[in-house]
Amino acid sequence: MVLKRRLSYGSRGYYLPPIPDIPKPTKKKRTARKKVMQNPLAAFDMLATVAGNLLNDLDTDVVPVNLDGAPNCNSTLKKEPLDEPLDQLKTTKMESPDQNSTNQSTAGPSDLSPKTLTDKQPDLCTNGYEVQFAAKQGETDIDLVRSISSESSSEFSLYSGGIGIALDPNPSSLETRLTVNRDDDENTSWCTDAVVKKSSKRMKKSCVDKLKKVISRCKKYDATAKVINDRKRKCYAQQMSQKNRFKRKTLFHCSSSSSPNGQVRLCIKSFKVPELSIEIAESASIGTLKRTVMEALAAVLEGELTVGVMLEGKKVRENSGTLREAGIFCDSPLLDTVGFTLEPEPVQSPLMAPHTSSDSFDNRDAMEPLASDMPATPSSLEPVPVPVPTTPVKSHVTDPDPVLSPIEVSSAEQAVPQISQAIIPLPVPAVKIEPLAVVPAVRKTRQVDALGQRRMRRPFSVAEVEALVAAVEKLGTGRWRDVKIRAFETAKHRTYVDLKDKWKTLVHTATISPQQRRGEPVPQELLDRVLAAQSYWSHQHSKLAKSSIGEPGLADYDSSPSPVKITSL
DNA sequence: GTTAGGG
DNA sequence: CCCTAAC
Repeated sequence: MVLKRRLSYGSRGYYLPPIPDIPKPTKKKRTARKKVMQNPLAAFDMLATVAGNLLNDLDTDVVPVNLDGAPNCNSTLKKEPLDEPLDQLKTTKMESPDQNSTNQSTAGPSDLSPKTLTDKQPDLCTNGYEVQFAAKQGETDIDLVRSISSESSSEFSLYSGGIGIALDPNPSSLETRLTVNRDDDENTSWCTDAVVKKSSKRMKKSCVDKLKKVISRCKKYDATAKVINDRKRKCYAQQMSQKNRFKRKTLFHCSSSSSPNGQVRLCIKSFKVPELSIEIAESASIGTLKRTVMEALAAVLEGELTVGVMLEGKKVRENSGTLREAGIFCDSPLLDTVGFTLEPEPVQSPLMAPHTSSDSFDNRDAMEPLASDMPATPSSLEPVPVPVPTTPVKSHVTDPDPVLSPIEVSSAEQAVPQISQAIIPLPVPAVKIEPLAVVPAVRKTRQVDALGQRRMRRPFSVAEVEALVAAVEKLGTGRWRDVKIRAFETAKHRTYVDLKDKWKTLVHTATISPQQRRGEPVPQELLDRVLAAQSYWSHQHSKLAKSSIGEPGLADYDSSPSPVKITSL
């Protein structure tokens, strides 16, 4: 999978394409649609892109990617004469970051083995969750593990297994590798060499879809989205010019395997993502929690991100200085303290838009959720006020400071080792502290809350079936909205899609033998009517299909008639 | 926003 | 029920 990336440069960092463009298959038929796998590693690649950019940024002139010995480094990379010195970087392994004093984290061994990434260990950070990105045997899912240091069961450490990047050229690694490839047409391009093998296709697709959906949904309310996009466009030109240079450097670099000096190798095993704050019902399932986190993550990734470089727990703001000057060089004692962060642009994103809504996620009667009564709106995404370390998970956060710069926040919370193979225990209550986005997670009782927990199963009663059949007999199939209005107007939990689905199952039920039927038995009489109506309307539809005239929906037959009437048509 | 169908 | 292409 090779994705062309836009290497955008911002004065302060790199902009990530929100999500790789996923070409939608042109719509054609409504039937037999084949769901084309749509880049299941989208998120993954996105991060890989960051990594690529990041590495590129370590030195404005040199791409410190040491692919020596990496089997993934195409031989085609050996060309490209070097036109600039690369002495700023030394080849060296990135040791595990030293845990900063401010962070109770325990320095982990500089283990670069794949195992490190595959092990599900909680990543901690004092400010909330730290999501470690890693490819775990192809799983693209968010797993949850309890914090080992937990004092309360409510504390979790999130671990994202699957969305990951690792710059480990180790051929035996299970990690997804970031490699530099070159093809004749596109020259060099970053690509992720997914080592991921047997992965849950469905899972990956699901995650990607979720991300897309979330992003899509977020944008819907994003009043500033356009602005952001425009910015992206603007910097695109820069990207291109930069990209060329980038490529050249990259090529050169790979070819200069004989000149290990002046290079420093940084293995980015994980990125600390901005704090994610979520609210979720205690009764929510773990699966819901996962989805929620995924949403929060997607929301964050959706915005403009820049990579921040941390050194000794402090943010390195200077972009022009060399790595060496900054203290990042082979054998540097500071090497262990290098860290990276993904930071949102200081631009106010929709997710951070100030909002005063409050009780948008209160629990409601699960039995009568009112889909129309509290639709999910951007208001659900609230910024959280600053430092409220003790804020319980479920507490509501309101009136955040919209002006608060994420960057500032980020710098304030220094000392958090960003690149880390060590798993740091999460010492604070799971949530809170300036999240970039608060994702409502109390879906249990919400009927129409996309991405939320699956709706409660509510089998149709015979009475409902009766009403449905009657309505369909009258209105026909294909007018589910009308059916809904006609027979289920007050049944908030029955959407027209539900009715359509129910009809489908009724038809099926009526077709199979009684022994095969399950659930509350539906009177045969009703099933007969179902078949009759189905047959009738099928004919009607086929008729109309031929002579595309007349108003199908307006025709109907008496609901009481025997199947005989149908046959007469 | 609706429909139609596959999952 | 969910998901989503196609309208």
